[in-house]
This record gives sequence, C-alpha cells and structure tokens, in this order.
Amino acid sequence: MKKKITLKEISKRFNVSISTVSKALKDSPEISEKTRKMIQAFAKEHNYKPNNIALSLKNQKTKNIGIILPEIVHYFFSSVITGIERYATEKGYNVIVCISNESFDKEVINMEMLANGSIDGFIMSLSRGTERKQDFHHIKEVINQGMPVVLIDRVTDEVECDKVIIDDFHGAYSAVSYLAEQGRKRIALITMPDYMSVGRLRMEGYKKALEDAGLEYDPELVLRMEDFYENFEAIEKVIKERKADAVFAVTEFFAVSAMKMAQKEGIKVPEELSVIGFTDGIISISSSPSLTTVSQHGEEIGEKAAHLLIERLENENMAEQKPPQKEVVKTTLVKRDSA
Amino acid sequence: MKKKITLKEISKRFNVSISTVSKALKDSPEISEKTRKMIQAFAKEHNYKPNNIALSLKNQKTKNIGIILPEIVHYFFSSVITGIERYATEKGYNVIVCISNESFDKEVINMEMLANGSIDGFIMSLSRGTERKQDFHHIKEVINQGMPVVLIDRVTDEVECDKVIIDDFHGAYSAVSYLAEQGRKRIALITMPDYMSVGRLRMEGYKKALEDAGLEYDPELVLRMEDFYENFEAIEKVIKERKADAVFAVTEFFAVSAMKMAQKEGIKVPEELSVIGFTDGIISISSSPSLTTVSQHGEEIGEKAAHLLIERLENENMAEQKPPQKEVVKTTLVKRDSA
DNA sequence: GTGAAAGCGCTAACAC
DNA sequence: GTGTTAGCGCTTTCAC
Repeated sequence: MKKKITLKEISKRFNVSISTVSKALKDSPEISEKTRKMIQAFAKEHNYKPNNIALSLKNQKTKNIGIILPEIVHYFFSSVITGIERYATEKGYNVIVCISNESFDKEVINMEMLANGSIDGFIMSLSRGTERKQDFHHIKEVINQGMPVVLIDRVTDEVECDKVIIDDFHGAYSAVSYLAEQGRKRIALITMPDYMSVGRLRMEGYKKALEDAGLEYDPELVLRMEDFYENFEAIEKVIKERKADAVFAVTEFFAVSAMKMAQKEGIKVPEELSVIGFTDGIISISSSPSLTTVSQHGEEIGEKAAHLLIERLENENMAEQKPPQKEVVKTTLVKRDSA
Repeated sequence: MKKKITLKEISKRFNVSISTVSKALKDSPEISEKTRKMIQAFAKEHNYKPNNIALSLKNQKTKNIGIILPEIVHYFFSSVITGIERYATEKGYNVIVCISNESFDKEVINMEMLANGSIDGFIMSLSRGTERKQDFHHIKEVINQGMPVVLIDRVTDEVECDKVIIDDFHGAYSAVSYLAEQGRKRIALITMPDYMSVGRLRMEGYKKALEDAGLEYDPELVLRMEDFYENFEAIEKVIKERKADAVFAVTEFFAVSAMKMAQKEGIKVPEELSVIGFTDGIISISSSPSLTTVSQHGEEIGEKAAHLLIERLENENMAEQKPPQKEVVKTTLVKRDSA
C-alpha cells in the first residue's frame, strides 16, 4: 500500500523546500530546468496529485455543488441530475446529492449539513413539505451567507435567486388544446394537491385551454391525488360516471393509471378515451398504447441550472453579479398512440 | 450578507485566544463557566458551525462517499443511490455521485477526480466499457492507496474488495422454473451481450432451470440485445418463427418490448405468451398487463454497500480489518399479470 | 483558566 | 534559483 505522496515528502526526498517543489510542479520559470525536470519526473512516477481538501481550504472554494431533490427514483429528477452532473463534471465540479424525501425537516438538515463548507452552491427543488409549510428561512439563510442557490421546477417567489422552470402553463395548455382539437369535449384533469406550485400552473393552463376551445370548465372533471398512489375508484368515477372522453394527467403515473383503468373497463384508448400525460419518461414509451406526453426536458433543466450556478460561482467580482435570472425551458408535446 | 463566522473572529471579539474559543465551544472543563457560556451564547447567536473543509484536512477524513454508476436514469441504479444516501446520511456521511455513462474512460476520470482527497471511499458498479475491457487498474490503484471500495451488482473477481451482488443465477432460475411449472415448453431468453457479468449469471440460471425442468436448451431461443434498444424484428423472429410460448427477459425494458410486440401481433399475454422480466421498477407496475418480475431490491443493495463501506472506514486499526466480504441479496419473484 | 504552537497540504508574496 | 513565511480553519498538546 503506497499512500498518496505529498509535497512535503517530495521535498524531503530532494532536500529542497516545499515551495520549490510546488513551483517546480507548476513549471515555474523561477526554478532551474534541471530541478524542475527532476522533481516532475519523480512526482509523475509516484503519481502525485494535489490534495483537493487542502486546495479547498486554501482557495476557499470546494468545486462541489450541492443538489437537494425530493426524491431520485423518478424519471424527471434523475434526468435533472444527469444534466447537472454532465455540465458540472465538464467544468471540473463534483455534485453532492441529498434527498429530502419530500420532507421539510430533511431538506433543512441536508442544507445545513452541506452549507458548512462542503459546497460552493446549491441546486434544489422544493420538497412537498416545504411547499406545504411555505417556510423558506433555511434557503434565505444560505443565500444571505453569500452562497448562490438555483431553484428548479418546484420553486417559490418568496426566495430571490436564480430559477429554472418549465412552462407548466403552456405545457398543460398545449396538451389540452390538442385534445380539444381532436374533438374531445369532456376533458378530465388528474392533478396533484393544490399547494404544489407546478400543479397550480398546470391547472391554469388546463382552464385556459378549455376556455379558448369554447369548452366549459367542470370542477367535477378534476381529480386531485398524491403521486404514486393508485386510486382506481376515483379515476373510474371521473371517467365513467362523469363521462370523460379524454384525460390530461399531470404525471406519467396518473396517465398510465387512467389507461389501465380504462382497459380494465373495456374502454378503448385512444378511440373512446384519449390520454395525455406529463413527463416524458420510460413509462410513456413502454406503456401500451404508448403515451402521448408533455416532455419536460429534465436534462436540459439540469444543465441550465448548473450553468447558471457555475457562472455565478466563477464570477469573482461581486459588484457585477447579474440580478437573479429566471429561465423557462419549453415543454414539447410528444405525440404517441394514446391521443 | 453575514458571512459564516470563524473561531478566529469569535476570539477577536472577546480578546481571547482561538484555542480558548475552540475549547469553550466543546464545553471543555478547562474553561471557566463564565467564559464558556459567554462564548457559546455568542456562537449560537451568530450561528457558528465548524468548517467542514478545515475539519477534513485536520482529521484526514472527509465524511464523503464517492458513488460511481454507469447511469442514473434507471430504476435499479436510482434505488441503489436512494439506499446508499439514506444510510450514509444517517451516519453523517454525504454522497458524491458520478456517472460513468457506461464508459471506461469516464469511470477512470471520475475515480481519479474523487480519489485526490475528496472522499473516504467508493461504492461503484462497473461500466459496460470496463467490463468489456477487463481493465481494473484504476480500481486496484485506489485500493492500494488504502481507500476502501465496495463493488455492487456489476462486479469482477479481478479486484479484491467488498462486494454486494444479487443472486442473478437464482433470480433467473426461479423465474424460468416458474414458467416451466406453468407448462411452458419453449421459453425464450432475451439477454445482454456476454461480457456483462450479470448477463452470464442469468444465462446460467436459465439453462439450469430448463435442465431441471426437463426442457432442452435451444440456442435459437436466446436473443442478445443492448438495453434500451428496441429491436422488434429480432424479438418477433424469436417469438413467432421459433414458436416461443414464454419469455424471460433480463431487463424490464426487454420484457415490455416483448409484450408490446406480442400485442401488436395479436398474441395474448399471458394466455399465449408468458412474460417475466428482471428489475422490479415502475415500468413493471404500470405496464399492461402488469409485469411479473424478479425484484432486485436496489435500495437494500445500496444500504448494504454503504454499511460495509462505513464499517470499514470507521474501523480505525488496520490490523483487525476483516477480509473482503461478499454479500448476496436475495431476489424475489413478484407475481403480477404477465405470467 | 488561558494561550502558544504545531500541524493537516498547499500556495504565493517576499526574502535572500 | 531557492527558501522562508504566513495563512486557509480547526484541534490538541503542552506551557504558563
């Protein structure tokens, strides 16, 4: 076992000072060619690599980005991480991932844990608990300490910082409009509880699309559920009793649940019931019929967020920091077989 | 903006030495009650938290775990991360996630990036490129430097370290046996290229199950594909021309592809064709018919791996380090509607 | 009861 | 051309 070698050890080996070694390895012209070559050769042979921790302490920057997400076993969020990771790695940053598990408390703990010097900045999406509580002191605090934060997808106006969101409103609008164009008259909405920012926006898009299509908004056609909780009865009620001829669901999972229910009841998709979901993930591709969806472009969101964050981190003079940016990533309607 | 406060600043404020402050905050009996309280109150008020980087440098341990995975937008791997993260957080560790993107080179770069002091140990699953190349020098090197590594799922005998795997052999065996019990005679296998360790093991389980069921192994019923690459023609050929009455697929995606193909051709699942997949993810639940699968228990694997790693990290005296462990997580057959 | 000093690994301004 | 020194933030041993 050959432990990592340090400057000190190299300096001892040649009876020179540590700084000489440091300079030699940096190819400084201050050091004689001979000494330089000698030291460089030795360092290479022993696979010398500067210690990141020491560099972090010295430079007061870690080159680490903290990511806090509600969960990760989820197509959208894991694509976001993929996007962040790709851009960050390219720029020489590492990503530290924490999962809030939709809990406010975990989110706070995670932030505090990372804010003590482990990272240079945050990229995060609010947990359900935080959205419900509307308590953002932990985020404001790190921002106050001068640590940049980029909020993505589930954001809030209460915090002043960079944000990357998708146009939930338009995503929903275009999906519902598309259904209306197909001649659907009773378009049901399966959405999340109201405290979720994205749920609200999609709801508005839904309403506006109905309005523009000359269809009436019927609250009876709106169903609110918690994600990943299959409530066939509720879906069945909306679709059968209320005679829906189309479903716009704000998650892939809801959409597929609706399709399964329909199939179980002998309702044909898309002939008798059109279905469109949100989030263009694996489920959409592999379901049958394959699902028409509003694609959220998670990787692009991740990449944009990482870009905004790193730009801020690398901009040394605080004076000319840009004001908080808000980037909106366009959704696209991916047409498949369910509508 | 109130920057984070340091010991030095606190010490200045009260005209005491840094070490006095340090001790006071640690409630050391060396310091007078009065001074202690005073300093503690001030520190609390200013929300003092020791700087992690400084601690890392001092203690020569970062309390960070490096995770390197082939990808992350993938049910199995994201569950693994979830499991690792949960256990690690509980033990006061953070996880740094890197994605190798199935590439050998990226895997090497990621490892080198993290091995320079950023982390205390690794948890990783081999990239496809690495399995193909059979080159593990980068892993051996960090192990030689005294940094513990835990290999999960896609592992190799070439490296001596802790490993956590699933019983691929038995998972495949039980799935195929189950199909045989149902009276299926021509059970097709859709698997990955041979250089993947897990593919080989599942293949063996398949063969053994056939043998024990008194069925003959027919190479014509075996199809090798790259994951996430839909090759309907090939699947169709195996199922229709070769008259398969069941399919055992080594990924969820393959299984669903087979079902979709069948449905397109009017072959009824499970009546005319039984299908079983591997990986018990979202796809399996939401496909229709829902998929019978061999569950891999990703979170458990992650948790076990984190446990092994942290145990090794916290065991100070090298002398009594255990020999490399190999843990096998049992798979379970989750019966749903496709078989 | 308090403080000085060394050290973790590295850099950089400044001597010589 | 090479070395000394200070410093990043913290802990800990040893003096006073």
